[in-house]
Amino acid sequence: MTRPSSKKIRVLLADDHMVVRMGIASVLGFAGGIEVVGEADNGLDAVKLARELKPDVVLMDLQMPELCGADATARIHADVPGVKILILTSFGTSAELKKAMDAGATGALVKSSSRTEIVDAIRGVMAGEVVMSDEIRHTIENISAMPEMSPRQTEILNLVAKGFSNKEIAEIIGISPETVKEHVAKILHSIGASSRAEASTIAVNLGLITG
Amino acid sequence: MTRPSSKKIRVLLADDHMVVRMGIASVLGFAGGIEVVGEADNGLDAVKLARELKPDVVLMDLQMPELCGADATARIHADVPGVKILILTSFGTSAELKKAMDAGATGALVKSSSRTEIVDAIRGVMAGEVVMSDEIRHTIENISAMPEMSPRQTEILNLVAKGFSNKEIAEIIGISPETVKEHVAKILHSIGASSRAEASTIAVNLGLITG
DNA sequence: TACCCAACCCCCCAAACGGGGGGACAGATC
DNA sequence: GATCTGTCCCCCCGTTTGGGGGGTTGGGTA
Repeated sequence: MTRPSSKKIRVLLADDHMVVRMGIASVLGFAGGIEVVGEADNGLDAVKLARELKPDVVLMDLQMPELCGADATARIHADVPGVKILILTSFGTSAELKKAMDAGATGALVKSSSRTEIVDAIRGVMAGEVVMSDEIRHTIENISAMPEMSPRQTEILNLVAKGFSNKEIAEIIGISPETVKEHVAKILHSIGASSRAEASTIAVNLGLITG
Repeated sequence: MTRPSSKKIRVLLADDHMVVRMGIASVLGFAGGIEVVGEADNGLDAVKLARELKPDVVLMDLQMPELCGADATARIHADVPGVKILILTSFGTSAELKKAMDAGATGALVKSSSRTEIVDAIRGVMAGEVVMSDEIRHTIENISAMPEMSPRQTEILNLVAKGFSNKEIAEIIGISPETVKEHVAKILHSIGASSRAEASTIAVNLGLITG
C-alpha cells in the first residue's frame, strides 16, 4: 500500500561494496515511500553527503575505508541534527557495533535481513523506534558483558597480542615492568582470560585490537 | 551491445546476504547475455542447486551458514563437471580463500568490485580465463608464504589460542606434555611468532582458527 | 636400500608468567 | 571530607614457557 501523496523518506546509503548498495537501492526501490538520495562508498563521503543532503535516514555499513562506520556515525550524529542512522552490518565485530550504538545509531540490522525487515526498519526508525535484528540484540547483550578497558589497558593489550613480554612492553611505553604486569593481570581478569594467548584470541575476535 | 540471439550465460548466486544477491542480480540484469537462474543463501543449497540447474557459472560467497563457500566449491567442482566457480568475497580471510582456490574455484573477486569488473569476470571465466581482483592476487601472494600446518599442529594451535597450557593440551589430546611442547615450538617457528600470544593473534587474523 | 619428516618421548635451564601481598598518588564522584 | 578508580612501583612464590640437547617409530619418497 504505497502512499504517493505523502512525503518520501529520504535515505543515504553508505557501504563500500557496490553490490550491496545496488541491492539495497533495489529493495528500497520496490518499497513505497522511500527514496535513495545518495550513496557513499567510504566513511568520509558518508559524512560529507549527510551534511549536504540532510537525509532522513542513513543506512550505514560498519567496515568502510577512510573512516569506519562507527566514527562516521558519531560525526553525522553531531553535525546533522535529527538524522536517523541505521547500521547495516554483516556480522558486527562487537566492539565496532558498540561504538556505533554509543555514537548515536538509532538501530542496527544484519545484512542477511529480508526485504521487509529492512524496509520496516527504515519506517521504524522514522517513527522513533530503536530497531534491532535478533542477532544484533544478542550481540549487544554480550557486549554489555564486554570488558570496559582503560586507554592504558587497551594500549598494553595490543602489545601483549603482538607477543611482547612484560619487560619489552615496559621499555616501549616507558614504565616499570612490574606495572605492566599489574596491567596485564587486570586485563586478563577483566576479559576472563587465563593467559596472554587466550587474551589475544579474545581481543582479536572482539575487535579490541588495532590491525 | 547485447546479443539476444547468442545463448545467455546461466549464473547461480550463492550468498547469505539478500541485499548482495539483489545487488548482483541487478548488475547482471543490466548486462547483456547473462541470466541468473538460481539463488542460494547457504552452502548446502548452493551445492543442491548447482547439481539441479547445472549453471555455467556459480558466483560464490565464502562466509555462508551450513557449508562454507570453500567446501561448497569443492563439492560442486567434484559433482558438476565444467561449471566455473567465481568467488565473490568481502575481504577474504586468507585461509578460506586458499581453500576455495585449491578446491577448484576459477577466479576470485572482492565485493567492492565495480559493475563492469563483475560482468567482465563472468565473461572471462566463461572464456577460460582465471580472473582475479588485484586485492585477491595480493592476498594469494601472502598466502603462498603462509605456513603449512599439519593436522596435529592445527589442532594444537587451536588449543594454544584458547589459552591451554602444554600440560592441559597434553591431557586433552592424550600425549606427553613434552611432545606438545615440541609441536608448539614448531608452530611458533613456522608462523614466525615468538610467543603463544603472538601466535594466537596471527592465527586468528589468518583464519587458521576455528571459532 | 637410504632418506626425510611427522609424531612421539625424555632431560636441562634460564627467563617469563600468573597470582598473591604491600603501598603511593592524582582526579573524579559522592 | 571520604571513596573510588586508574596509574604507578616493589616484594614474594611456584609454574610455565621457549630454547637447547638427545632419542624412537612409522609412513612416505628417492
